[in-house]
Amino acid sequence: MSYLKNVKVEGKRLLMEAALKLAVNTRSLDAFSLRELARNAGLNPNTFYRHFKDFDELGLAIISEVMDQIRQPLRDLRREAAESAVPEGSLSISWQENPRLNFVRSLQVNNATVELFFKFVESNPEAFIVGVRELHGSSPVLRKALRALMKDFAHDMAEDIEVLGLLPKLDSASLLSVSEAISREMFQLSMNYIEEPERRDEICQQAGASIVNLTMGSAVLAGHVELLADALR
Amino acid sequence: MSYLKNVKVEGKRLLMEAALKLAVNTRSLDAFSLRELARNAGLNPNTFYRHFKDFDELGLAIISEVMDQIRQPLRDLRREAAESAVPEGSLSISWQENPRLNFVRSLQVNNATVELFFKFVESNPEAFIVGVRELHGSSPVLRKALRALMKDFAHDMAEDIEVLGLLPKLDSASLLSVSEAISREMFQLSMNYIEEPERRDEICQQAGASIVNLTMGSAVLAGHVELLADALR
DNA sequence: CTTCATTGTATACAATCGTATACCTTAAGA
DNA sequence: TCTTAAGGTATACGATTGTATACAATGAAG
Repeated sequence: MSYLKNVKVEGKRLLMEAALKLAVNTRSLDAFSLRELARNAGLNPNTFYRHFKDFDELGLAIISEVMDQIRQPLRDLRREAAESAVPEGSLSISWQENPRLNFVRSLQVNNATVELFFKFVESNPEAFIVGVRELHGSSPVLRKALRALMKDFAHDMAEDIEVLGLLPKLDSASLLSVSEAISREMFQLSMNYIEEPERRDEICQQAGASIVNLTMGSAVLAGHVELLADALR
Repeated sequence: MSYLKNVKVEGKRLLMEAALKLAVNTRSLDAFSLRELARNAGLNPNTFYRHFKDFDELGLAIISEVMDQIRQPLRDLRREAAESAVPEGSLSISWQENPRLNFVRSLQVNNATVELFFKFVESNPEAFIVGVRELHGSSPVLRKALRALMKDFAHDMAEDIEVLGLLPKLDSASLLSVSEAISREMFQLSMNYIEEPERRDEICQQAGASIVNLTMGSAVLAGHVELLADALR
C-alpha cells in the first residue's frame, strides 16, 4: 500500500503521497496545480520547491519509489505460481523429453500468474494507474522513464521464463521480444481490470489467452511445432 | 491530414483543429486552458461555449471526426495488403487443402499490413497520439469512448481476417479476442514508432512478430497444430 | 555556544483562469 | 418585412495560479 516508506523527509513524503492520490483520482500527474497539491499535502505551496524543481522531478521520484516496491513482488509472484504448479521433481524434465507435461505445467503457471497479477493490481491500483497513464502521458521525461521501466519488467520476465523452463528453448532476442509484448498486454489490461470490475473474469481470461498465444506462437515460429503437436496429441 | 472537413461551422472547426494541435504538442487534451485554446484558434474565449458544454464534449467531437476519417482507410489498407500478396486465383484454396501456401500468404499479408499501418501512423500522428493518450487519460468519458472504439477496430479486423482467410478456422470469440490483442499491441507500438524514430525498423519487426505469434498461437490452441506442422514441413 | 544548512511558513503580486452579462451581425423562417 | 436563433465579440469579475522575497524553527557540525 504505502510505497513511500523510503522517503525520509516528511514534507517530501507528504507531497508524494498527495500527488499519488490526486493522480489516481483526477488521473493525471500534471492535471492538478502546485497549490492544489500543497493543499492536499497540508503544506505551504512553496514547500514544493524545497524538494522538487518541477513536476517532472516529482513524477520521477514517485515512479522510482513505486517501482522499487513493485518489481520484486512481481517476480516473487511468478515464482510462487511456478512452484505451486510443479509436480515434485519434474523441474528437470526437459520439453524434449516430455512435451506434454511441460506444456500442461506451462499453462498452469500461466493461469496462476495471471490470477496473482490481477490480484496484485487490485491491491495496488495507484501504482498501475499512474504508470500506465504516464507511459503515454504529457511529459516526455516520464514517458522515457516508464519505457525504460517496461524494458526492465520484460527483462525480469524473460529471465524467469528461462529459469523456470516455461517455454521450449528460444533464442534470447525472441524471448525478450515476447516478454515485452506480454508486459505491454498485461499493463494495458490492468487498466481495464481496474475500470471495468464487471468484466474482470473476462479480462483475466483474455490476458491468459494472449499470453498463451504469444508464447505458443513464438514456440511454433522457433521450430517447435512438432514438439507442440506431441504435447497436444 | 485534415480530419475535420465534415465540421461545417467555422468556429467549431477552428477550435477542434487548435485542440488537436495543442494536444499533440502538450500531449494532453485537458492540459491546456480554455483561453489558451481560444487564443490558438484565434477566437474569443466565450465562443467555446457556443459549441461545447465542456472539454469532454470537445474531446468526443474530435475523436468521432478523426475516427470517421481513419477507420475505413485502415480497412482498405488491410485489403490492399491482402490483394498484393495473393497469387492469382489462390484465394479459394482452403487451409486444409494447402496449409503451406496459406501460411506463407498469411505471413506476407501480415508484413505488408504492418508496414502500411506504420506508414499510415507516420502520416497521421495526431490522430494516434490523441487516441492512445486519452485511452488511459484523465477523462472517464473519453476513456470509455475510446475503449468502444478499440472494440470497433478489433471487430473490423476480425471480419477482415475471416473474409480474407488469413487464419485457419477459429471460433468467433477467439478470433475477436485475438483481434483485440493485436489492436492493443499495434496502437501501443504506434506510440513508440512516433517517438523513437531511430528504432522504427525494430518496432516494425516487433509488431510483425507479435501478430504472427498471436495468430499462430491461437491456431495451435484451436487445434490446428498438425495443420501448422504441415505448413512448416 | 555559535554557525549554518535544511525544512517549512507568511505575505505579496502580476498573470491567467473560467465564466457571467450584454451586445453585434447574419441568415433563415414567418 | 419582421422576428428570431445562431455564431461571434467585448468587457468585466472574483478566484486561482506560479513564484519571488523575507522570515522562523530546528538540528548537526564546528
